[in-house]
Order: sequence, then C-alpha cells, then structure tokens
Amino acid sequence: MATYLAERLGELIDLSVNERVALERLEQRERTLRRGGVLVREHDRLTELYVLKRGTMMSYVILPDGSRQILRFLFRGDLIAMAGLVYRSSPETVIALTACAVAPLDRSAVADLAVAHPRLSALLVAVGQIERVALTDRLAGLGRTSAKSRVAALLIEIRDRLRTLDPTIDGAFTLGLTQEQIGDATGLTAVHVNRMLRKLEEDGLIARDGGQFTMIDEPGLARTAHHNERRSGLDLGWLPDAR
Amino acid sequence: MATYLAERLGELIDLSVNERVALERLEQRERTLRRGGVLVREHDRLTELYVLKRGTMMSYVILPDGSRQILRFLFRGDLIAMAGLVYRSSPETVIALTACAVAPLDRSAVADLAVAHPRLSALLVAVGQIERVALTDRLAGLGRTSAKSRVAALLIEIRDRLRTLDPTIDGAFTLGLTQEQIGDATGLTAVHVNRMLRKLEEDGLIARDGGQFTMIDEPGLARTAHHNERRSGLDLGWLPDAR
DNA sequence: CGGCGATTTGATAAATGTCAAATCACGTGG
DNA sequence: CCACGTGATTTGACATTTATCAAATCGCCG
Repeated sequence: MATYLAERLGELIDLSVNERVALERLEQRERTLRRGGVLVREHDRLTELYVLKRGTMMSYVILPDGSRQILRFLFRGDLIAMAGLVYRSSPETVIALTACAVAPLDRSAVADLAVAHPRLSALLVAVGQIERVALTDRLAGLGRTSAKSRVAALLIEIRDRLRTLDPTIDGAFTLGLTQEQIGDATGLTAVHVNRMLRKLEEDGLIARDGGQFTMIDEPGLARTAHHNERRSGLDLGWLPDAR
Repeated sequence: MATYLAERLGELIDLSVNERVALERLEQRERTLRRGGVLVREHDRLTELYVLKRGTMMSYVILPDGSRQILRFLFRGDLIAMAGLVYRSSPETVIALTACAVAPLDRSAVADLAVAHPRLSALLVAVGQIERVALTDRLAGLGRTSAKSRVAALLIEIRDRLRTLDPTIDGAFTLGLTQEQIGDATGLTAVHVNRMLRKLEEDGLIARDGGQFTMIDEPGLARTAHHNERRSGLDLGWLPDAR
C-alpha cells in the first residue's frame, strides 16, 4: 500500500512502525478530481483536511479587482486546507492542475494523532516551519527582486519539488503551467512572463520546447533567482521519542 | 507573575491550570536587548527559541544586492526563531525595534510539551496556520496590490496587533517605524512610501502628526488595503482535551 | 479544416524607483 | 538656552520597470 504522508514525513525522520500505521489510517478514504476540479473554494466552510495522493494542485486567492495571486503549488504528500484547523471558512481556493486524488480526513484525526503520537504532532509543528520559511522566501522575492529573478525562482522551485517526487528528473522537466499561471504566482502579467522567459533563454540559462524546460546553466539560474538552498540544513534531532 | 505565552494562547482557547503551569515554566529565563540589538542573525547557528516578553522586534532578510525585506513585526507573546525547530542556521535576522525582553527556551522544551500536553502541541500546529495565512495575505498584497494598498494594509495590521495588546488603542496610535522600514516591509522605497502616506492623508483616510497616526475613515482604509478580517472566523473546537 | 486557448511581439502608458536637495525634529555638548 | 549635527521626512525632476492594449502566430484537438 502506498503511504503518502508517511513517505513525506519519512524524508524528515525515521518513522516507527506504530507511527506508519497511524499515518496510513488517515489516508484510507479517497476522492478524485479531474483537471480543473475545485477541491475547496475561498470563503466556503471548511470541514475536512486533505492529503494529496496523486496529481498536482494549486491554491490561490482572488483580489477585489479580479486579479489572482497563486499562493502555493501542491504535490504528492502535501497537506491541503490545513487552515481548516483554525478558520471556519477557507482563506484560499484549491484546484487541480492535473487529474488528482486526495484523502479527506477529519480535524479530529489531527487531535487523535497529537494524543497518540506526540512526536508526529511535534513534527507537524516543524513541517509548518518549513512551509513558513518557504513563504518568507517567496515574500522576499515578490517584495525585493526583479521580474526575471522571480520567474527563475519559480522554475527552480518547481523543478526541485518535482525532483523530490521523481529523482530521475534532472535539468529537464515539464513545468505544467501556462505563462498566465506563472504570472499569477510571481505577481507579473503573462506578457511580461513571456519576455522574461525569453530573456532567461537569451542569457543561456534555460532552453525551452513547448512546456518542456531544460536548465542549461543551473548555477547561473540559481544566482539570478537569488535561490536559497534550504533542504540541506535540516535538523530535527530535538523531537521526542517515537511511540 | 506575567505569563506571556499563556496570555497569547489563552486568547484562542481556555487553558487548564496544568497547561498554564507548563507554559509559565518555559518563560523562566530572561534576556534583555536594547533598541537596535540583534537577537538572531541570518545564517547564524540557532540553538534556542524565544518568547517575546516586552517590546517590539522585527525580522528581515538581506538580498544579495543589499536590499532588505522585512518579514514580520513581533509583539509581546510572539514566538521567535521557531525556524530553529527545523533549520540549523537562521533564515532571518531578528532585531529589537524598542528595548525588549525575551525568554530563551530550548528546542527540547517543545518536545517535552508535545509529550506532556498534546493539546498545546496541537495548538502550536494551529498557531502555525494562523501565521501561514497572515503570510499568504501579505504575499497577495505584494504580488497583486498597489503601493497605496500595501501601505494602508501595513497600517491596519500594526494597529490591530497593537490593539490586541492594549485594548485602549483605537484609531490613533504610534506606528514606531521609519518610512524606510515601512518600505522594506511593503516592497517599496522610502520615497514612495512618503508619497503614499500623503495620498492616504489627502484621501481623508488617515491623519498624521510625527509618528502618530489617526485613522479618519477606517472602513475606507480597510477597503483600499483590501483588508481581510481573520480574527473573527476562528474555530478550535477540534482540539483534544486538556491535561 | 476550423477553432480556441496559449504564446509571441510591438507600441504605448502607468506605476514605481532613483537621485538630489531642502526641510524638519530632536538630542547633545557648549 | 542655543547651536549644531544627524537621521528622518518631504519634494521635484527624471529614469526604469512593468503593465496595458492590440494583433499576429502557434499548437493542438475535434
């Protein structure tokens, strides 16, 4: 049986058998969405959380003038709609970029997990911090870097996430986003995204063929993106013992 | 005895006596900083977390070109350097905007708390979500709103945070930031911040006198800021029982 | 072959940044 | 009490980045 949460958390620490069983139990149910399907709509009442089992999704908000800000791209093993742990209604819309399957789980399952498996609960606090730092990296990008940097940063971020799911991916990958979506994630217009992609190409940093991207000069791309490699600096040695 | 964490978390749920005692124990130690003092420097090794007891602080990152992005303003009861739960070195610098006192605590204290008080551990997960949503609100602001909106949003955010600490504060308050700091928080230059403040004044939304701000038309200000009121929509009924 | 969304390109406009200088505010030393 | 020094604010002129609008082209699916 595939175990999505255990796979994700298992990249951070070695899980005990008991912990794996508890995590698997959370993912029993399954709900599928076709491409473009809406899992959660902004302002709708939130009753469940989800684990993404297959496919990729994104979350976004719509501003009063109709413009869209994409907040996050979601991949296998990601927890979705965790804001439901706090807010009655969803602060964001979550839709499927590809055909997807999610496992819905009740908020009470998180409560039960906290009681039965303190280490996993503490690990959820830690995972929250990883995501918080990822958000602050993006915040600094939007606030203080050029359009070119932001587009480069998005390419690197997506490639890195795809690679953790599939280690055979190297410099070449399929982004799976339209230029409008890239713009909504980076705070730019689709037209300007197009120009920046071409500039990255002219700079010899990437090559393009349809939706396929190839990183030609990865260090150079990371430099123009002002990219911070965070993955290597992890330390979870403080966690309590497993049950 | 003042209890900073308990005060903060007590706004979210009713704490049990045992929980209060456990939280108080975390805050025994104290370290003071003068105005401008550095609590944590970006890239430095992180060994402790902190609870802010008195004063206000801010966290920021410096980009390769020397520009600064302020990530967060910190007030009494805020947890600081939580990234230390995950990363060996700090992703951000934290400095005191006023004279401050913090309580340092070990990461192992969080582990102990998770084991002894599952509800508090789950609550920390929830608090992480509150902060995540606050960050996504700012992300959408930086990506998709005008300079005027961003400045207005900052004024509202700071005023609201000051008011939860001191309910006597109404439309009038002391921001305690230079225009350069406002710019570094909103992704603008100090010069442009100045112009936007004047425009907000001309629009009849605010009045200024030195560092003192007064909200003249609060609904109008909230509208131009595209402000989302999140505080009222909380629901933590799913938490496990207290110990 | 037709249609439609996505991409590409050019011309122009709007928002914001940069640079420079004047003014203001306030604490310090004389 | 006053003069000065220093950082913050304010203002104007001009530059740059990015958005907007419009049109052409591309790619793919039915």
